[in-house]
Amino acid sequence: MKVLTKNTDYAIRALLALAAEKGRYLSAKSIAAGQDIPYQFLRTLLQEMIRHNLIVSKEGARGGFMLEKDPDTITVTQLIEIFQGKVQVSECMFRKQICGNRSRCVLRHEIMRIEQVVQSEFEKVTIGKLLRDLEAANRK
Amino acid sequence: MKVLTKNTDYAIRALLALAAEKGRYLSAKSIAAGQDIPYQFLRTLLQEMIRHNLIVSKEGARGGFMLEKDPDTITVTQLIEIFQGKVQVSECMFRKQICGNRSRCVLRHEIMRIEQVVQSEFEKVTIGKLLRDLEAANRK
DNA sequence: ATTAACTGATACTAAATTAGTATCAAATAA
DNA sequence: TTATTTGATACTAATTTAGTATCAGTTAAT
Repeated sequence: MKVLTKNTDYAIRALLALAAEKGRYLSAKSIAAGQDIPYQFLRTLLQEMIRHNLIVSKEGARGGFMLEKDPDTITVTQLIEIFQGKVQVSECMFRKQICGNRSRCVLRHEIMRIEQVVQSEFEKVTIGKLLRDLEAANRK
Repeated sequence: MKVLTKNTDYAIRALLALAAEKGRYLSAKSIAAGQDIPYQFLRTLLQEMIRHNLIVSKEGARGGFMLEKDPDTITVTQLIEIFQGKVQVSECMFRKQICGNRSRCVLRHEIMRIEQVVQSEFEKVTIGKLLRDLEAANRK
């Protein structure tokens, strides 16, 4: 069971790189090289993040990408939602045969509880937090 | 993001059906019909569960499957591991470029923490618990 | 002005995983 | 002896994930 797919993983790493270079434009090329992410793949991820207003870009020579939002407001939950869709335990758990009556389906209840836990755990992890942890580790 | 795939989902439902008919052999056919699971698919899942000693079978006419273990000892975590592999947040998060040094990788730390939380939440959910919840709901 | 270094947009392919089907042999109850 | 059932295994289809390619347009530097 894989919780983070490559695109979410790459997106997090790209955002960390951008957060570390706050205020400067970083090219896709340099991010790809620095983080060891396939260049063209990264480009599609960056565009997706622009669409979600996480980053901005500047075209042309010396262009690149820059973090738009406060790193502390970007959560892993958000990134998972963007690249892997909303967290959902199982659609089919809720169906007739087991639930009998959808409205009183106990599995649904159990499952939504876990879903909440998972989501709130990932919400605690922001790009800002990761960056600080990373810097702290590097200082050692 | 899908946490439970169909096979895990189906397996849980099949186990609930078996747990509800404790001590009797239930045929794959009847489970499939009752739980609305594709018959041949279910058969492969049942065989997998036999291999993991969750259930036993009896061949021939009037044969079928029966729960082997105490329903309270079968956790959703176990089923996820069987049908979706061990919970792992991301393999690649741990790599050189971000971690610098694998042993002090902060992301790894953060991620393993979440992994633990996810796993322990799913461990709380046993077939026994689900069955009791289900029966309680049905009595209403 | 021209060129090199960039992003925007989008379409495409490949690989892996998930979901589901099919077949035939062997066992057992009636 | 036959219908019903599992054991074993191989196969196909659909979907998702991962990655590539292309070309147009923008900008900085020369």
